Order: sequence, then C-alpha cells, then structure tokens
Amino acid sequence: MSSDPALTTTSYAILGLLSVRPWSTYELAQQMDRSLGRIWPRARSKIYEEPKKLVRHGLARAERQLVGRRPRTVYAITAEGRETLAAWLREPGDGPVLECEQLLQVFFAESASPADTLATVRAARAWAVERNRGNLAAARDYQAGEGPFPERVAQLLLVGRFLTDYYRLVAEWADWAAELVERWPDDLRDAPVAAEHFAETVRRAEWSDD
Amino acid sequence: MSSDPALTTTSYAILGLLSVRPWSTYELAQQMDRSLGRIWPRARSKIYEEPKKLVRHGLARAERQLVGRRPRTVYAITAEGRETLAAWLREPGDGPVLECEQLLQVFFAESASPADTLATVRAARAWAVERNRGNLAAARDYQAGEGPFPERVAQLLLVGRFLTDYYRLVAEWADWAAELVERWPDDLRDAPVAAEHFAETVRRAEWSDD
DNA sequence: GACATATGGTCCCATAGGGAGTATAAGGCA
DNA sequence: TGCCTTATACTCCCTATGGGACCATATGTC
Repeated sequence: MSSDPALTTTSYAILGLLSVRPWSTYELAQQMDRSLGRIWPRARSKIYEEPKKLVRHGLARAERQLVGRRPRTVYAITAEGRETLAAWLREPGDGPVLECEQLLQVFFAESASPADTLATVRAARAWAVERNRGNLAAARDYQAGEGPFPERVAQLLLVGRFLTDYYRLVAEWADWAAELVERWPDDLRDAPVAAEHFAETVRRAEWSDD
Repeated sequence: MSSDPALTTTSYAILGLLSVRPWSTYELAQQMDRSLGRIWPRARSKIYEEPKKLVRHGLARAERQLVGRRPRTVYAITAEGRETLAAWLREPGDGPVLECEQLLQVFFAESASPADTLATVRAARAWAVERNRGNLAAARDYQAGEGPFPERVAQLLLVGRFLTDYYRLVAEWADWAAELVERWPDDLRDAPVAAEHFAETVRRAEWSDD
C-alpha cells in the first residue's frame, strides 16, 4: 500500500489496542503508560507517531474532532488492519528481552563496596514493590468483576499472572541476595565460596533436563 | 576530558569488562554474546564503537597489535577508568526492563485462534529451555571449580541465580498458560471466567502488603 | 591446495528513547 | 469573577540503538 517504513512490533502493539476500541492518541499514550508498557515499553513520542504510520498503511482511519477550539485525533482500526493483526498473531514473536542495569552493577560488584551493592539490591526490591502495587490493584479489580474490559479477562489473566510472578521473583531474589551481600568482606575475592548456593542454583535449573 | 557524547550504561558495561582484564574488541563482542548479553543485550556494532569512546574519555587505552599481517586492537582500563566505574557503581541504576513480543501476542489473543496462541506460548517455553541450557552449563562449571573467573564467583552466583529463576519462571508460566489455552473456545468472550485463577494470582501478588 | 570457519573489524539507515517545548480545556478555590 | 493547577493533545529534535551488509585475513581440516 506504500513504500513507508515497514511495520514494527510497536506498530502491532498500537494496532492491537485499536482492535479493542478506537482511541485518541493521548489515550493510547496513557494506555501504554499504565498497562501495555509493562510488556512493551515505548517512549511517548513514538506512540504519537505510530498511528500515523498505520493510517498510511491503510490499517487505521483517523477522525479529527474538536474539543472546544482544540483539535484531537481519534484512530479506529480498518478491516485490513484486523487482517494484518491476525496475520502477525499467526507467527510466534520473539521471546522476552531482559535488560537490567542493577544486575550489571551486581555483576561488577568487585569494583564497588559491599554497601553500594547492598543499596543496589535494595533498589531492585523497591522497584518490585512499586510495580507489584499497580499489578495487584488491577488483578483485584478484575477479580471483583470491575475491570474496564471484562470480555478480555481470559487474556489479561495470563499476562497478569506472568507479571505477578515476575515482580515476586525480583523481590525474592533481592531478599536472598541482600542476605549474602551483608556477609561479604570488603575484598570480594575473599568472599566465602558458597558451594551449597551453587548446588541449589544447579538444582533449580535442572527442570529442563529430560 | 572531551565534548564527546556522554557515557551510557553500555559504556559502563564495557568498562566493567575491561576492569576484569584487557580484551580485544572481538573478545568483548563474544563476551556480550555469551554472558553479559543476558542482562544487557546490545548489537555487535555498538560493542565495536564503545571502546573507542572510552579511549576518547581517557578511561581506556588501546594497543594495536599484529596477528600476521592483520591488525587487532586490545583495550585496557586506565586508573581514571576504574574511578569512573566505581562512581557509577555508587548510584543504583534502573530496574529491570521487560520487553516481550510473545506476551503482547497473548494480550491480543482475541484476534487470534486459540491454536495460534498455543503456538506462541509453546515458543516461550522453547525459548526458556534454550536459554536455560547455557546458564545451567555455566553454573555446573563454577560448581566444579572450573569457571573462567574463579575470583568473581560470589558476584556471578547472584546474577546466575537470577537468570536461573527467571528462565524457570518463563517455562512454568508457559506450561500453566498452555493448559488454560487448550481449553479456550474459538470466541474468547465465551471463555470460562477463571475465578480461582484470579484468586491465586492475587494471593501470589500479596507478598508486598505489609 | 581448497575450503570452511574463526577472527577482526567498518558502514549505514531506520527505529527508539527521552526530554523540551507549545497550546487549550477543565476543575477547584477564593 | 479570576487565578491557578492539572489534564488533554500534541510536535520537534538529538543521540543511542538494532541489525544487517560488507570486507579482509588467519587458522584448521580434509
């Protein structure tokens, strides 16, 4: 339909939201902040650009409205958009990408003081508590039958469970790590070799041995 | 020291590797593929650019060597580099960033067939098995006292445990999700409301309630 | 001697992050 | 009534990043 840049996964994320209902760009940005951004985080500026690309590809329609004297644009998916979305869903996408500056800092802990590393590990726990708060609130809403998209509850349950377990994992790891770091000497080369901790790690990883 | 672009977290990742020992750029790229890339994934082209930036900032030294007629560059950290690294380690960095196209596809499962979603969930499990393989092998090496950096075993244990539990989480989630998806009707709005699954999710998220 | 694979890189462009900047609308309060 | 704050509704720009294409030499194997 055009020689426009090809669709990216971010395009499909926006297209997916439009398949649920029409949104203004501002609402799309909010939605990314509050929910979709937890599994597909993107900068605000991109959220405002993507719908325009979808329109150029014929996958969405833009409707200009007026709120007082201020214009706003509401986007809706087209039939071709629904087909394109379905085609994307037919091919499993990439697996999870993890990127964690805090883990990087733990990885290079020998160049820091144990106190610094402890602070980093505690920051990881605080992050998990904060993220868990919003996720728990959303889960309780749906449990009470009060979520905004009751017809999507089956899908949301799957994603919500992943996030719940993920935040929990970060917190439990941080607690365990903090206990170890508290007993670290200043020179990490002198740290006691934690044979049983390694054995436990290996045990936990052996699930994939058939 | 310069009006060069500022250091990024990727700069510190490379600087950290240089604090362990000198590496050629090719070795750095390999190291990112095999180990550091699991917590800070970056494109190869960037790995070749970063050390040059470190040199411009006075944080690393480059030594040109010859292997036959072919030149290669080996980078080593400077005293200023060690100070800069330590300063970065003093401030806890950003928390984990998760980005998962597969979860996005599950999120929009009402536009796919249950069979498509099942394939996506199975792809997630396969991803976890694959990632776990390398991680388990490394853990076993260190457990046997055969890892390449025995003096770094304390830090590596912490990061290794995080990854172990993370891959396990993905696999267990995928198994659980597959069971549910297998019972999905074609129209997801007719899917049975899984009250007990929501209750279980809420229970698992309640760890942060004080 | 031929060929595959490992080593050691450079270059380019579209995508992405993220902050600064610009306006208007709506709601609260004095 | 007017003022102030917050929400709505965007645009622009600069640098970082992803990732593939491309190039060359060295080493190991048959």
